[in-house]
Amino acid sequence: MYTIQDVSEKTGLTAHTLRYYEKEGLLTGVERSQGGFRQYSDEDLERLGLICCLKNTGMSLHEIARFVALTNEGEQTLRERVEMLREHRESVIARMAEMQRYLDKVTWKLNFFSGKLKEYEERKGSAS
Amino acid sequence: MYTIQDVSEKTGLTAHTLRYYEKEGLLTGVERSQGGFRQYSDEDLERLGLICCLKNTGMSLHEIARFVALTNEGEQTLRERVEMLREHRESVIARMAEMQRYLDKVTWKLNFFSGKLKEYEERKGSAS
DNA sequence: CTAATCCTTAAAGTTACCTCTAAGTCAAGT
DNA sequence: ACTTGACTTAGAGGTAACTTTAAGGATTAG
Repeated sequence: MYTIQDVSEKTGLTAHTLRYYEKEGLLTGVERSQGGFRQYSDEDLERLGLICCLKNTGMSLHEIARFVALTNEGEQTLRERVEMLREHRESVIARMAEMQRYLDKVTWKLNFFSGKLKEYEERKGSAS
Repeated sequence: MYTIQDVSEKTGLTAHTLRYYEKEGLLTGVERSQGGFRQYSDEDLERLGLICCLKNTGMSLHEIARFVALTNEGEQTLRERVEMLREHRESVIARMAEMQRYLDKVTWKLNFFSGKLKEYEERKGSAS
């Protein structure tokens, strides 16, 4: 069992953010102590791992909340969840391919400017 | 020479956004007709291409504006600009690698849920 | 000539994702 | 016991990158 601070340190999310995620329906059903303190289990951490994973690949919190809600409805939503993940995966792959094309252009520009810089410095060097 | 609408269609940015970018110092020095209408040249389009490229790889408009300002200062800022591009390129590469790791996890989860789905459907199929 | 397009400023609104504050109470670890 | 950390609600504040609105006037292409 972990306190909110433990989880904050493990994940890099602030305690504020963790409560916020809970409020938004991202990480649901976290246990509480008698006093009302959140007690995160390893299973919670794993679920949070998937949440972060989806978030970091660009899924909106809203969509993640939808995925979580489906999960909470049980087995009969498996098909829909698989479909969501599949689509998300495709979109990530597409985005990465696009990114690669942009990166190639940045690289090209960088080389271009590097060439100009070299030329400029030689010009300056020989002039001194 | 292109009107703002032409450029909007070519780039997918709205005319509003183009004016906004100009105001923010991203695309500077666009020619005007006697009447004050913007007249974009091919060179403007090329500069805009680089701007979009940087933006689409995650550089903030603020940083792009800084890059553009340096460009406008001329050759003596070449070193700094090359440095900016180099750093940006590194960060994009790092982000893509991170993304790939997250994507692998999504793929893993997808396979896991696919398996569960298959099992579930067989169970349901045999029960009917 | 006329319809469609463009110009301006200034500011308010939007979406996403937090981030922080306040005020007051309560719990846990040493 | 005491200090540190956790709890609540509710709402304000913040940033990035737009997006829209309004109002009125000027320009341009056919």
